[in-house]
Amino acid sequence: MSNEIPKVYNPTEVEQKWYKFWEENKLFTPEENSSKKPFTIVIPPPNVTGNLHMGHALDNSIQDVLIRYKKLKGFNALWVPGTDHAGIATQNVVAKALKKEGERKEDLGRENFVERVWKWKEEYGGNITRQLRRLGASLDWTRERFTMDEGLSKAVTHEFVALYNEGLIYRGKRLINWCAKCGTAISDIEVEHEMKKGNLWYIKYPVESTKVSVTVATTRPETMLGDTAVAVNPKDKRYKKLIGKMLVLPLVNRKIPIIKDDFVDPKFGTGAVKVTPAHDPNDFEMGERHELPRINILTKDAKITFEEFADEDKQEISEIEGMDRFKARQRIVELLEEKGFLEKIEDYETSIGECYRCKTVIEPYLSDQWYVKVKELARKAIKAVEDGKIKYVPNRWTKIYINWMTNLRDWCISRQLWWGHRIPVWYRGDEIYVGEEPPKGDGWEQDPDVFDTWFSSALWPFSTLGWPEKTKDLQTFYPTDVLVTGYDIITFWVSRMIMMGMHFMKKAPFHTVFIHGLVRDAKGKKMSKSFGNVIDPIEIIDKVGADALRFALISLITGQGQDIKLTPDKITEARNFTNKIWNVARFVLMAMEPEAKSLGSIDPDRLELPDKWIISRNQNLAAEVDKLIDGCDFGEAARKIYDFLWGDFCDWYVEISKKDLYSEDKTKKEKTLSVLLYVLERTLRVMHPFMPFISEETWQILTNNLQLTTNNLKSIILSKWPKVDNSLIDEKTEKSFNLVKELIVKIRNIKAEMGVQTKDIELIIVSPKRDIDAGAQFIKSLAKVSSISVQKVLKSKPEQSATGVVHDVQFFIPLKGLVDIEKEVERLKKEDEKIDKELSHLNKLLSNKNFVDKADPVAVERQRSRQKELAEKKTIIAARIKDLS
RNA sequence: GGGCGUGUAGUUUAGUGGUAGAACGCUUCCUUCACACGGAAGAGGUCGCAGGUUCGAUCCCUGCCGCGCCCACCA
Repeated sequence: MSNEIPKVYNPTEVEQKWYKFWEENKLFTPEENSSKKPFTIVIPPPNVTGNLHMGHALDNSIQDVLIRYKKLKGFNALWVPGTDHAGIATQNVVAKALKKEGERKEDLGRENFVERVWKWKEEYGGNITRQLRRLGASLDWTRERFTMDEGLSKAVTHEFVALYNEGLIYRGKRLINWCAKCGTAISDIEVEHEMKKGNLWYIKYPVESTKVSVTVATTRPETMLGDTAVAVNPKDKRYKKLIGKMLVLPLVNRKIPIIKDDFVDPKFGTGAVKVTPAHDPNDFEMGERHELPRINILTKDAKITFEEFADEDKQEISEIEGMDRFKARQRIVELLEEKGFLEKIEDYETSIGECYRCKTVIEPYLSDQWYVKVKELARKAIKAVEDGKIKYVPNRWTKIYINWMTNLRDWCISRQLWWGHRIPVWYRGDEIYVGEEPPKGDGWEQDPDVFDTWFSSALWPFSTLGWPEKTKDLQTFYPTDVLVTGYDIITFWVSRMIMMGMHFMKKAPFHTVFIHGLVRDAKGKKMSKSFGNVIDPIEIIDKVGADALRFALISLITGQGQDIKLTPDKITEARNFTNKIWNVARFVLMAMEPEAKSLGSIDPDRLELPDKWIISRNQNLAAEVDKLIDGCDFGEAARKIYDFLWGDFCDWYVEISKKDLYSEDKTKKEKTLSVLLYVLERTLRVMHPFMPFISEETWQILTNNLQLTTNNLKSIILSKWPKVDNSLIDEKTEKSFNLVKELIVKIRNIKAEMGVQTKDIELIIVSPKRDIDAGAQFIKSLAKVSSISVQKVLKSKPEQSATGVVHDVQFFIPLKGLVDIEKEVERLKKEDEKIDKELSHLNKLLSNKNFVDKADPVAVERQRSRQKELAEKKTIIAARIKDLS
């Protein structure tokens, strides 16, 4: 049978087979009425129209590790899947697609358009969930949710109405961030600021009925059309006399006052600021303080409008009306220059706000919007973290979170979109109705706006479990346990979940927030379509399998949550690792054939040094990985598994085992085989959360061969995390075997340096203090020597030989005619030099009274024994050099 | 302007108060019956710079320099 198993692991078939098996047998669905402790994670819902990118791959791999691990540890684990309707993003995607077909959403009308989005969702919404399956994510698909589901929509409506009734929601006409391309308001945090090169234009505003003028500096000259004042600092002597005087706004000829306000920095520009209350947040506030009129100059698609202008103000500039904002800027500057109002232009770098979705420059824009009062909500959300009810991992995010939450401003939750949860507010004349059900009676019209997507995602940890109904799931699985996400959406999402969770559920939605880094390209750049540096996870899965991708990503996670630079090298390394796993399983399987199909458990009495060593190492592995996952140190856990499987198990134990496996001694063969099997099987279970497919496949093959098959459903998912038997962890054994390892390496080293290839070597080992008989036979096979004689005291000094010293053990490799004595002396002298260097350092250290008295006694002892060892080593080498020369 | 992170072999990086580990690449050898997506051996590091704490610092503290990120209403 083993001959049929290919040498190179082929993940594609294996992965499809097992995912289907798991899902069909509902292995991802928690037990009902279970007495087991629940463990819950809700997936950060990807956009329903989205595709799996590397960020998702990392994020969900981590969550899958946790869920599979907890399941093995005996928890009733639930991982809730779902997708987000993603208001702006989805609406834009569909509108774009329509455009390609020559249709415009405005022509379709709201109802038809929304219907088209639903259709789109039906068609492509399965994309991302299919891709999550390819990743191996053990999501309970029987509980899949969508933020626009009936239940979740009800939850959002309930949320709004409840907050409204508590007085935590209000409507106000304020300056919001307007994206002209998306045609909607967006919240403060949806604006991305970037420093861009621009200009500072200096414009002269003539003082009424005089020949003097006041010069103002601006980065957005077109906004002068909406100026209703010029402000100066009250203490600014230059302008003291002018305060209260009127200016004539160039081109427009509107009369505007010079006002005083502390906001103005006399040192910046000319110390005089044009005030445009309808188009700048600071000016808006100044406008409020001085009761200035607010004149809007832009339409919703960012074209100049004179709608709010007095007739006489339009005359000189009629050509500007209807012009795009940037064109208008250009033209206005030209006009100002022509008419002598432009004093100068300077280069100036300034931060420009852009829409995080479409990168369009944001306009501060005056409009009616719904807001959530966040102060009280934020206070509770901060307290939850300060009280330790929620812990950020790594901890540094705690400070950042608190700092951000402390300075939070009210949250604008209405969006001028068609795709989303419609705001449950109706108007009839001056009447307003807010309720979960539409009002009775005629003439009511619903608010046309929808909610910010994050207003619904804020409820995700409990709305997915049935809230506001008191469902069994909600009782069982809320609060959830760990939230796993990248730091880019702490503000958008995590903080809002905490606010709403604390407010509505009175309980933190999760006790731990694990924040990981972002996946970047080889140069550390963000992966994005426009850079062309995107690595598609599905393509990688097609090529090397989900296990390799998952392992590559997870093993790159660091304790501090650094961003991850993903390179093809790393993926290849992980691919090679899966192949290694595959082959070592093949090796064990082949060794089991044909007769050894009924292996019992290991017999402690028959174990030899390497057996005890690998078993001890394996116990340590299970214990360490256990601890590391619990501490959210997933990267270190993965690396530990790699080192054990490859470094300890394959490189050493498997190599050593070959001697027994190919020997005639049946007892020995069975003993070694049972150890191989014991260690491998346990390792597969430790590995399973990280690499679910290959662990299941190999585990199934191995256990099938043991003929343990019962009629019951069998899967590694249903097995248990390996029990750690502390009596099998043996430091002494590990030390003894390490000596053997070091001796083998040293012998190989000398052989390689001497250019010796023959195996016909009669090795002499001199070990005055330690008994290394237990290891001698392994040295023989792995270092490739024909015989070994172990002596307590050297009987006769071999002349033609190379010498090695490991700790206090000396060995001779007699090689008549092969060893060049001069060369050997030189080699030994070099080693001696090295020892001298270290010894002098140690001598200095140990003769230092301060060190001996103050340092940790354990550390002192360690240095002492090292010193002793080196001294002995030096004696041996010196004696040998003397002998030879 | 404030805050955070980071600077370790040619490259990508772990990590620790007691003279540094890995992977890739490189050199030499091995097509030995698990694996050439492999095995063996090796070269390669004053752990950004300058101070301080300490018996001792790559690790702790301070400053500086470089890189990255987040937050902030300066026209």
